Amino acid sequence: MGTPDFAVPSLEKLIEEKFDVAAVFTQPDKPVGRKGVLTAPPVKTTALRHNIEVFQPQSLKDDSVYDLILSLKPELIAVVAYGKILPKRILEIPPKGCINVHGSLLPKYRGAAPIQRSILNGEETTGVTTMYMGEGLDTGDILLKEETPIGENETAQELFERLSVMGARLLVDTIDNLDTITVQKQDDSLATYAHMIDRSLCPIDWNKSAREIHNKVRALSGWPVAQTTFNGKRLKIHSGHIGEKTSADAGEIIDNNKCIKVACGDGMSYVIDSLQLDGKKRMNSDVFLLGNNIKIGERFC
RNA sequence: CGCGGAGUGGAGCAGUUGGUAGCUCGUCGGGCUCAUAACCCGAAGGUCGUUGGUUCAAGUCCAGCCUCCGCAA
Repeated sequence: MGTPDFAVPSLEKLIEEKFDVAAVFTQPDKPVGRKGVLTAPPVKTTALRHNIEVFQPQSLKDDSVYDLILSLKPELIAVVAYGKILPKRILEIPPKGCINVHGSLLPKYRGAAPIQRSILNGEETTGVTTMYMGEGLDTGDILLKEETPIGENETAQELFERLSVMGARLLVDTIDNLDTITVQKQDDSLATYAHMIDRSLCPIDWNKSAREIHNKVRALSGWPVAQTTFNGKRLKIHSGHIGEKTSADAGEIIDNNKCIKVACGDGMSYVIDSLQLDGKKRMNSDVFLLGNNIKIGERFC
């Protein structure tokens, strides 16, 4: 069971390692984009490509879904970013249990957006965890963990991709060694919760430190993307890096030669590498500067 | 028919009240220099998304279509 890109490597790995995947459960197709085209989630596309039967129940609470899963006689259920809560009676179906892959080092960053939240908070390391699923949200007993450092300029998108591959490996590793792994209870006192990411986090406050701004840009990369305002238009900041010291006021542009440097609140500058003006395509800042006359001293807000 | 922005030489943009298409960068040639992503000189390259209409004349006005992007879902 899984839905987004993050879950795809796990599914592919299971198939590759010759596990007998009886069926795939994923979220129903959803309307996407301006025209609301009904789009299949990545996991569905992947499953169909391997001729695996796909189910997309609206809810897992119905008896029909319960009966369906029961009839599949799963030995084990692997869940990666499915996006739905599994009722207790379904969790109890597979004799070897339900195993979940989570994009953080539990018990830290339980919940919906562990990867973005880790970056947003400036964490230097993160990882993936496999665990048995219990009734609580990401509170089950831990099976395996793998740690990895977060790169100085690594974006959420990049980290997503890395962790999804790590997670796939760890999942297979976990299943292969299920009998010998000693489970470990989570220490609830160390638990933190990674709340959902939404657009309200987008605006950049240039009075913040360059580090905090950098964390925000990285954490929101891909979606919903950090943004600022320039000449009354929305300006998305896709990527950048921390610059050097400056004495200019926060939000002021201090360099426009092949790059855009903005002063931040802590006396450091932030160098914008890739950005996107409202209604335009994403582009690197040197390209952006070819056609947009930005002067030193102008400011973002 | 949810709202809005945009499609102009390889890239990013400008193009005023309709009258032979410009800027920055890149490319090619030449020069300067120990040297250069720096500087100087020169050149190539555009049926202005598409179709039709108005007009003596349309990138510039009107209508339809296609594509891209942001917001909202």
